[in-house]
Amino acid sequence: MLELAILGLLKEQELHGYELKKRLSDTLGPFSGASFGSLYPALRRLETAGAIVATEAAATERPVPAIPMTGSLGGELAAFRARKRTATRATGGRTRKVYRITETGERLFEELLATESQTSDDDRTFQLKLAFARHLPPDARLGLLERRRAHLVERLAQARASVRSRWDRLDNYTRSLVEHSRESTERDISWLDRLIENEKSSGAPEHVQKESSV
Amino acid sequence: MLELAILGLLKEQELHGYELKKRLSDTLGPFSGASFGSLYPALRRLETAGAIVATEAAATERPVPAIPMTGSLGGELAAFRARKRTATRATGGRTRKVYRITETGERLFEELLATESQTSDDDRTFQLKLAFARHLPPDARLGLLERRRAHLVERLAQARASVRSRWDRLDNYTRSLVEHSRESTERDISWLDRLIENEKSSGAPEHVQKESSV
DNA sequence: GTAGACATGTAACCAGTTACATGATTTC
DNA sequence: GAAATCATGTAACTGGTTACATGTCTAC
Repeated sequence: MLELAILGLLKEQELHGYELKKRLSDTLGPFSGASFGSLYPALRRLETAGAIVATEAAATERPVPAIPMTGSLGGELAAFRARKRTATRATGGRTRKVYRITETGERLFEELLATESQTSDDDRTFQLKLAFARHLPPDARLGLLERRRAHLVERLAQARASVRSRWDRLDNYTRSLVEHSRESTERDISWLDRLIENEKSSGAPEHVQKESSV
Repeated sequence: MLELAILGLLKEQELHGYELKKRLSDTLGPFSGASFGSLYPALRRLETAGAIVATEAAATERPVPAIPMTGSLGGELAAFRARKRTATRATGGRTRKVYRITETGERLFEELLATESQTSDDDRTFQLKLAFARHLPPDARLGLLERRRAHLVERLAQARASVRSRWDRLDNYTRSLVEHSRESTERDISWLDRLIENEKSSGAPEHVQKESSV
């Protein structure tokens, strides 16, 4: 799962571990918690698997992650200084290892993305996969959405069944919880319905959501 | 976490492992996935910790979950054989170990319930705790709700911040996902608000939800 | 006599966590 | 020279998972 996220990010841009961690933390929802302790081993696994290659950071080939020109004095000064010392190495710290995805990695990525993981923490997995859904061929994408929908419908049915039998024995907190969960799941389903419909109606998946209120 | 769930169920009624597993699977949401492979070791841990005690299933103290009596037990031979597995009728299977919560267990339960676990999978933990919230003193209960609310507000703020900076670089799938997540979180917050308000306004927490529409 | 529910348990594994160790570089 | 930030990495642990092993009892 972490592997998938890593490959997805590296697919867009080569990065070193530290930066990768930051991206994971504040871009992808399910990985706010990802830590170095899991990231570096994961990178190593991917490297030995031949999915990615590392190059010892040479400043010249540094992609420069689109620094927003704030126009602030400090920022520009820092940039100037950074350039100044950019002889062999770039900003800060120890030598970095910049990772790049390989052909093997691309294939692994697609495989992971298409795989039907029926692990219990499917929620996070789905979120992650949807975030990379643009890399999937349309039919696989549709499959992903529909499997997810089926999963939620199933969950709803089970919850309803198990609750029906003991509703009267539940305290108010549990009742409220159950009811709220049910509503959430129902909303998730109709959200998926919109996505699915949109997916079906257009070969070009522009403008995924029509609703954009609030 | 599993421990908490087990103690919570045993607090209400003594049960053996197999039954416990079933209850976990179809009563508590977050534990649909709980398996024997995790349950039995957990029971063992709790037992060695003195939080629960096991008694080899004796029929007399069995709560009997509505099983049709086959009535065929009678006679000395049958009684003799029965003695081996259980005093009278152990419906089905191998000898069971019925677990009962101890005083120590009760204390552990309360401690686990009150503990602020800041682990990353807080969602499930919260659900579980809320399901047992009736066992908490009112102030601790309020604390639980308010900590949860703060957590969600924080999450929302972070998401907003991280998205604002790169909204235009997100594809439609990710956008829809982000937007849907945001809405969900907002709904969760206002649900919590209702719970909190209710909690504050009444020492007796009857009728937790006013809304009960479909 | 065998299929299926009941019942308990172990072993190997997995994906992550925290805490720690190390070290370069910048900034005050 | 202390503190902060950047950067990589290891070790011990956690809380589960699946698959397997074993066994009893009921019903067909």
